[in-house]
Amino acid sequence: MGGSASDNGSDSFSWSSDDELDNKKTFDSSSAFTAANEEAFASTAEASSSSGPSSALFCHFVGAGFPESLVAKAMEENGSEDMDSILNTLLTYSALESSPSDKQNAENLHENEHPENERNGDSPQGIDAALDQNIDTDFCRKTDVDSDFWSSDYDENIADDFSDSDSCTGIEETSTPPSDKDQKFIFLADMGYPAEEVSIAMERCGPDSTVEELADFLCAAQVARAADPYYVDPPKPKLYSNYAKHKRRRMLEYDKTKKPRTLFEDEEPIRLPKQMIGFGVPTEPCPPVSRMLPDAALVPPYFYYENVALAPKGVWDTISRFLYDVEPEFVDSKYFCAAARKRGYVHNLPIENRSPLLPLPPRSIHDALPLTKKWWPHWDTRKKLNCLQTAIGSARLTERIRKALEQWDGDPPLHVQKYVLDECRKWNLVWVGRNKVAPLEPDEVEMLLGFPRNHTRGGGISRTDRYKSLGNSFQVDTVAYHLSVLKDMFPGGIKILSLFSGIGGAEVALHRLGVPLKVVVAVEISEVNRNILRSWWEQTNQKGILVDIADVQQLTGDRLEQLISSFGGFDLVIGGSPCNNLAGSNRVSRDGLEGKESALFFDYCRVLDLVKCIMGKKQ
DNA sequence: CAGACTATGACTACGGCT
DNA sequence: AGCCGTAGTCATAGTCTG
Repeated sequence: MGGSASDNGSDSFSWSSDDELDNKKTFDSSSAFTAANEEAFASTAEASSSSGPSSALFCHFVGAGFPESLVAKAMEENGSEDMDSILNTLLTYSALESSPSDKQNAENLHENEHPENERNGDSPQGIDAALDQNIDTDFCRKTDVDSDFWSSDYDENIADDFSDSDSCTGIEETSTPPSDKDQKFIFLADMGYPAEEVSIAMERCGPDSTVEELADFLCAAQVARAADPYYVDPPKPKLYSNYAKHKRRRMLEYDKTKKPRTLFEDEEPIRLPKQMIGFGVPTEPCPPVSRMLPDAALVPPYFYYENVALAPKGVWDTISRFLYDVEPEFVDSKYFCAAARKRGYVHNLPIENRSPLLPLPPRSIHDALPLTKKWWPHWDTRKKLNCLQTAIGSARLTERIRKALEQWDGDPPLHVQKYVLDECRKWNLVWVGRNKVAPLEPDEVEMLLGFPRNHTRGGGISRTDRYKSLGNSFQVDTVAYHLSVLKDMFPGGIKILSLFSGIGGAEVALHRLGVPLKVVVAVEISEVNRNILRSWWEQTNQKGILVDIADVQQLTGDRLEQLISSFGGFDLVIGGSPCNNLAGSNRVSRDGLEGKESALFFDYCRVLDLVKCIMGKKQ
């Protein structure tokens, strides 16, 4: 990193649009990745990874927070492929380092690598300073540990190590060995996390969760809360493994080499702009804008992240900090279509020479839904719809409105107008008859969001699910405007990793822009949505390869390495993580970024980091 | 049992006012 | 600055129904 920033700005770093893929077009382009293809795939990756020391393994350990020098040493001692032994060695080093009584031993171990730390060794700050030395500007260091890295196969080994530390913390040993769950609990408690939080984490993450996943959850939850200026910071963990220490540091302060960003000093929080036009929209006069991307963002691939703009306080600060301190671009889709959709986008795409999808979609209700014009009362002054959500107004409500209006021959009195208008705004009701309002039909929502008609129709999909899938989707014209800069960059086609792809808003946007979809790896939990995307893919006669993956947790380092190796990397990592726990409409579980679904944001970061790391190593 | 239907506020931001 | 009213928000859980 670093050096690729050019003088004139920011966004002109060079990207290799390699065509490696053309040489290995042995994949069935029209159908899903078959089992046979999967096998071929695996063997290809296996061959590549066995050709030398596992760079991914090195990356994983470094990403987990272990110093490069230690990882190299451990790999040298144990062989570059024996993950168990390497891990044990590293954990031993870490335990020595984090235990004050054994600190001297740890220093001795590190003496050769970090002689400059010798003088700092006697104070707690010395340990911090020593750890600080382990955080340099190498991007790979900042990579999250891969989730399968501590898979259940490794849990036993880790637990073995932990049982040693148990005795140090004074926890009574019993004749029966503690269960796996208890061991995890004890280890995390020993790291300093409050027992209550550990319990919650174990409940949320499930009984099969690994220690790494639990630590991830706890770190994320603490940081998300710490980002809330009104939140009182809980007692800090007394001890950290190297991994947790590093991870926490990253969460608190992503890049020490740049402008210092700590959560506890007076810093201007991200504020939503009054006019949500981001770096410009095609339909409004915009002052010329330029931006300087942080160095960490000037590394391939391009990334594009989206979520609701009106998230709880502090959420966008956290999102921005995790995405290399890139400033979010807040845009309301009301500048692109007839419905509002206030969203934040964090991306490292150029912002010059954008172009909108043509023809420009209708931007008023009357133009978008001309049949409503006949019935629209003059006192309903709405020109735009509010945000299209996942739920619709009830029939009972529209009936109440009809009855309220029928009592009056001419215009209803003001208080009735206000009642009706409030409900119409809240539920996006439109006029479909005399005194008759109704929620939008699914196909109208499709049109407003920029999808082809019937995009979500048929194939065993219920009407309720159509609303839900559409409500959770991109506004295609808005996203396409931002992605339009890719058109000239990838005339031969683009290779994208689409996380939380939903009904394929990103894919539809690129397709409508005329960017050939050479490779799409789409990760989407909902089978209904995967079917919608695949159906669209086949109907539009796509020539590229579509791989669908159900769960982002399946996107491990190994899997990513396979995919990157086979496809020659990704040009774009795009996705909007779940907003369930951020959206204002949620009255039940608006828990912020640590919420059950919205915490998947950290998986977006994890995957993006891994992609950057793996692609960086392969160059 | 899947799908349709319904009731269920809190949290922000902002403008006007004192 | 503080108060108050207005406005908007990629939703969830329980119930009903065929």
